[in-house]
Amino acid sequence: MSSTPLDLSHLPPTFLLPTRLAQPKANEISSQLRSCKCPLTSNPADASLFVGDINMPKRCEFELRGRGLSVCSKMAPDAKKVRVVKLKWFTESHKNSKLLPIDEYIVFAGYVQPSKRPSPMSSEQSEEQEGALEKDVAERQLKKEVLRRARLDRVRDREEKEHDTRDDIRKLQDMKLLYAAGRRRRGIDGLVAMSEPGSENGTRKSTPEYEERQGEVVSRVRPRLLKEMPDWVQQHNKYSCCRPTPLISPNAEFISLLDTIKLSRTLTSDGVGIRAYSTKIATLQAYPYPLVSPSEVSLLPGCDGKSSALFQEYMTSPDHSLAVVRELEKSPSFSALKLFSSIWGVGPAGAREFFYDRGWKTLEDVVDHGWGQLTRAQQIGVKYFDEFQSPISRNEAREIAAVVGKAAGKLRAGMDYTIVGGYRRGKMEIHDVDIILSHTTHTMTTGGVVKELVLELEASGHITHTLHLGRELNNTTTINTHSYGFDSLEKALVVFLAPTSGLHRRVDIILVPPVSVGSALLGWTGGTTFERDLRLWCDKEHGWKFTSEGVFERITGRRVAGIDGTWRVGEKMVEAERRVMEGVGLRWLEPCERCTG
DNA sequence: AGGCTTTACG
DNA sequence: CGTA
DNA sequence: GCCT
Repeated sequence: MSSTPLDLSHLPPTFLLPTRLAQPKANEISSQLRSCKCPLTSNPADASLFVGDINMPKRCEFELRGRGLSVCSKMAPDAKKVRVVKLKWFTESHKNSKLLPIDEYIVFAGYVQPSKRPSPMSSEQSEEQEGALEKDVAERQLKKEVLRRARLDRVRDREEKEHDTRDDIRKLQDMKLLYAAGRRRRGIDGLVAMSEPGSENGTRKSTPEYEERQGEVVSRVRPRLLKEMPDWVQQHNKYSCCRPTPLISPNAEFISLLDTIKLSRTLTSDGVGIRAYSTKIATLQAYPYPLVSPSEVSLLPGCDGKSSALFQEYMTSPDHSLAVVRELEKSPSFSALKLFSSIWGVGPAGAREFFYDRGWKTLEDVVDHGWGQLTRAQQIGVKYFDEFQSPISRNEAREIAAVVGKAAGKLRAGMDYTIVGGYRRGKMEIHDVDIILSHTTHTMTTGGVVKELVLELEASGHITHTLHLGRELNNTTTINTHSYGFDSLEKALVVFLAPTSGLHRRVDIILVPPVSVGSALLGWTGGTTFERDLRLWCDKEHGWKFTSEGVFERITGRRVAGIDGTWRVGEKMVEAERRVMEGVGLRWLEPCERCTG
């Protein structure tokens, strides 16, 4: 195996970090290092190079501090430079008997103050640490906390569930009935299902229901008449905020193909393409009948030549697919960009950089070759990649929100919350939990409540990371005369350790003053295209600016008189939302009717 | 031909 | 740039 | 890519 043994005698004093190594393994590596003439030391204070099975700079700091070294990233007068290299550097080098470039395996570089007192664990560890010890403490606290609150939580949970059943589920079932009615008109699904059994030769030149004529497939069922279509089709109203858009669609299969195309536009940062596909997807999602013909598609707002051509291809292709989508799905670049951009903190530009500039193809590549260059948020995104991908059930969302709500209630009596986002739209699985907190008394929402809340939940072990803490609400801001600026709502983006599943979850906590509750609910429930069109509608129809803080006149910047989204005592938050929606001239749409994607 | 939601914060 |  |  060792043809030309490695020579590590040129290394500075080196310390082997035993982290994550079983004792026999540690001994084995230690002896291998020695046989390569590596100047090993048993005293970390003497070392300036550390070898360890560690991939995260933060973790390096923690390990070094745990050995009595006060680490900092900045150069100091008589500080000693230290580096931590991945164990992989040595094991790979040793395996191949060839010294790999150490610089590519450095996971941490910093400076160490000559320590006065080698305390085994400095008590001052401000940043979050990933150490096993701290984790134990956190978990123990967590268990205690969970037990202590179990009873109260059940009460709130039951309330939430009742609410869930009453509003969301009932509504969803109504939608299903609507579609059952629509399906009776027989769309493409029924037709093709009928034509398939028996047509062995595959080349489906003609079926009882379709025939090809001058390059256009024509349905033999009576085409749906315009006057039989929803009013928003007849009026060619393109605003998705003006019509109900349910979660389920009879055209889901076709929509999902368009979704893939939209994703490809997103990954190339093609703003126009994104816009176009978002619009047509929202339209199709709102259309309650199974599409039958391309000409039917082109009647829909936001759908024209391209849309109907795609539908034609979809409809006539033997397996109901699209060539562009097939190409995308077998494309290595598409797969890689899709993977990378699904990391929290990595967008299209970052994904392209990873793939095209750095040549990475897998998450492994990112961890092994680029960890040190990731932003803090991206490191968290990678670290919890699997957990953030795994879907959050409605129960788990309620459970998380209950913990947050309870803690908020302890800080400010009377604080209440609503889960918004995909949860509120009725999705069965979501990828983060958005929580709006508010109080009917304005002053109860000011003074840095979110920061307090986050500290509290960190202390209880529920929040493990804080990705963003928005600035606190200005309690001098006058409610009626000033435009509130913009996204002035106080919010926190955190990583939350969910009690039951034990998984790390992305949670957004938004603190809203009562005057903004209506608009905040409307603004944070989504979906994305609904929000886009809502803003467009307010602007084009009234010259108003819609924000989560309220509705303002573009010219004066003042709150629009007559739209009162204030949450009042004795009222449900949703009533404030209803006033805003109707105030801007839109008919009320339930949250589960805003599933525009 | 020009427009397409919005913008502070890290 | 990426996020809400 | 679709609308005005």
